[in-house]
Amino acid sequence: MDKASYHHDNLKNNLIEEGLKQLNEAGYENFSLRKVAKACGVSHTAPYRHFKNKDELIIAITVEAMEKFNETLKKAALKYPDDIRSQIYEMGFLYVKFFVENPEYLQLLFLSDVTKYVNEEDVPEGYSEDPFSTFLKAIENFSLEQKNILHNDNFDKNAFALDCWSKVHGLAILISKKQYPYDGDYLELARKIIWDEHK
Amino acid sequence: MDKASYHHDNLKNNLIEEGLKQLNEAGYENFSLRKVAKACGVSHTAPYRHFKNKDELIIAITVEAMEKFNETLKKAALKYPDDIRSQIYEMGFLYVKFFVENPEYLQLLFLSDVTKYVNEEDVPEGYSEDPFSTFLKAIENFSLEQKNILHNDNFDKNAFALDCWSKVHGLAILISKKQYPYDGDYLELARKIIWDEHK
DNA sequence: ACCTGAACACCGTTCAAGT
DNA sequence: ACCTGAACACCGTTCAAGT
Repeated sequence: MDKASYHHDNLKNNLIEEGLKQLNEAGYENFSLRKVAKACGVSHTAPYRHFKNKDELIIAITVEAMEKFNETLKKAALKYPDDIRSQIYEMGFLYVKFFVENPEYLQLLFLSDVTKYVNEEDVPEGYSEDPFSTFLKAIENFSLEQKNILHNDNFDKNAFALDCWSKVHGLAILISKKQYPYDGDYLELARKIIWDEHK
Repeated sequence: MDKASYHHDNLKNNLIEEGLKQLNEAGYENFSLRKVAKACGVSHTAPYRHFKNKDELIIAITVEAMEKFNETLKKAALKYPDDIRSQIYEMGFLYVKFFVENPEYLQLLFLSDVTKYVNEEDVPEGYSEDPFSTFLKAIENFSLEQKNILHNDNFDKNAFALDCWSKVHGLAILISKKQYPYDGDYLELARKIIWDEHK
């Protein structure tokens, strides 16, 4: 008997990869464990050898997506190594660009069950670094610099961080889901807004 | 035979009301047409007399939610009748407050199928005025005023509108879903950010 | 007109049984 | 150890039949 056909040693990774593919194609609402199993050439109960249930598979896929997103964000520092202000602006732009180019990740990263764990202790295994911490850390560095420049006692770090984050988060969602009616180049508009060239 | 028990003349509205209730309690992902029908004391096929399918019921519920949201936004003008700047800020704050207080509406208003129709021609029946137009119109009025004040040729109406909208949209989602780690009063923080008192 | 019940094709999940 | 197939309790949807 062919070992590969029966034993299927890498099934766990196969399920994650195939699952991500199906999420891209069919969307979150049509995602089915049975379909993923079938696409992997395996019975519909086989996934239960590797995941406790459907949610655990989705979480594993989300962890993958988180890593991709994180890698994207980290490119911002490489582009402007000596300019912390440009770093944070570029990171904001990459944040938006990522979800415009991968709209299916929106649901996955913001609405799946993994997001529930982000600020909790029982983070699932394999969940090391998350992109939101990367982004918040960058904002923190920037806000410290801003505070020195501004010499302003009203400056509120939390408000500043949430302000930055809300803006790119909102941009990412509104543009990615095409909820703002606009004929021009969305990404160009987003860049303008992030770099504050419009007022 | 009791007419009410069999004939159930107001079933359509009953289904919408009960559906909204179940969305609040069980959440979007656990929403089931059969459960709604059962709660209305009717067979699981009865809803098909009034709605083409499950999506159509969700759309009807969404239209209800849209109207509530719209009414909320309109209160901003009443609070500051003579100050267009405060009107738009207050509207932004109410936008955030609405979703912080009704988190289950997030999914409904931004992710259900109705949002697909918002910018299309085949808007479902009963879908009259939408809150996003209300918000955009207010921003438009404000941006015209800003343009006069600023005398700035760089001023970009689209960028300004999307900037405002993204910020409150992002705030609403990050806060409502508790994705920004913060110990204090979220709504107070949101108010500060919207009224630009933090930098 | 309005509602029902059986039926169908799908789900997620469990479990005894096979290799 | 790893996978399967039958079984169960749920779905959404269709349709002939009942009042």
